[in-house]
Amino acid sequence: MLSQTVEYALRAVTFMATAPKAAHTVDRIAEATHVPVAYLAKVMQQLVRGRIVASRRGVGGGFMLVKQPEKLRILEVVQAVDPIQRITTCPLGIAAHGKKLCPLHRRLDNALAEMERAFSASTLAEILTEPSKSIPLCAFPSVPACGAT
Amino acid sequence: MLSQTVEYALRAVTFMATAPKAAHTVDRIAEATHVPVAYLAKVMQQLVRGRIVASRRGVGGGFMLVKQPEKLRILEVVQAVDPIQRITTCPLGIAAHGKKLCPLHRRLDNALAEMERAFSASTLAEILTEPSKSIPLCAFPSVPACGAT
DNA sequence: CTGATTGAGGATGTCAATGTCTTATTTAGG
DNA sequence: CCTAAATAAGACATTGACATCCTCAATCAG
Repeated sequence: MLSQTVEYALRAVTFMATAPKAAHTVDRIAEATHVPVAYLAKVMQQLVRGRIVASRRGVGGGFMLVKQPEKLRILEVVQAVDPIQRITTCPLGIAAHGKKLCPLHRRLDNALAEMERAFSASTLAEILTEPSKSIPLCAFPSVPACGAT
Repeated sequence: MLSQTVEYALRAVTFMATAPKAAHTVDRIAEATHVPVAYLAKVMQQLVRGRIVASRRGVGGGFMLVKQPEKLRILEVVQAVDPIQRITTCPLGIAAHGKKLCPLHRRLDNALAEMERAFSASTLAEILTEPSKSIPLCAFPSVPACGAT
């Protein structure tokens, strides 16, 4: 239902939100979030193209959040990396109904709308500050591995 | 977001619900719903294994709904064909939190729960009887093609 | 029994998502 | 200017979703 890419992107962004002003290298993010580093590099490029993060090459470089965590919603990250495709026209043949979806597809689109709503309900800052027994991404930035090793 | 297989399965079941007591052949369903017949045959087998429809071979055979359309919910069809994978444990490393999801994954799982809720909200019968300008699946069973030809 | 009809199942092909690797390109600092 | 550090970009596997085709098995009419 949710792609790996979305999962990885959200882990990365959540990690970066713990130090919003700092530049984070791919290796550091990958280590902290347990994402294959080579693939994460691809995902980060998608986030750059989606204007979620900015990149800077060379020594001292890395990736930085473009927005404050208080302003960044889960939905924006999802849309940058694996957009939710809303149903706007009847998937069957010609759009003979114009903009009206049939009862079936209206319900499917409603479910997608619910997803969007759920994803836009929280900001990254809320995720990090929520009182909880479980720290986001298990334990970081102090502990690199979550129970591993 | 929603797989083709789910879309196809829902079209097929919706079509069958227009004549719940009849046996429908793959060819008839495929023609009415504009789904590739060879692939639809595979999807129908998944629906059989999921106890959504029953099959009968030979002359006069085909597929029949197991439940009344009034008792059959969209969610059941979805789960039979492409189950919604809820997040029950932290996808990162060891489940050091036990059953507690971190704030990030709790929100992702909440979004999935919203999907389930949306999909279980309607029965097939409600889809077919809903007053609407747009007939489900465009125009059937009378017209085989929706605007095509 | 025989043949036509219809679903079941396996083999195969295509393509996008996922994942790895290697080679540029940019940047800071000595 | 040169070098080490870091991302960018592309080529290259691998896997699963989507799709097709062919053969086998079951069922029914005659």
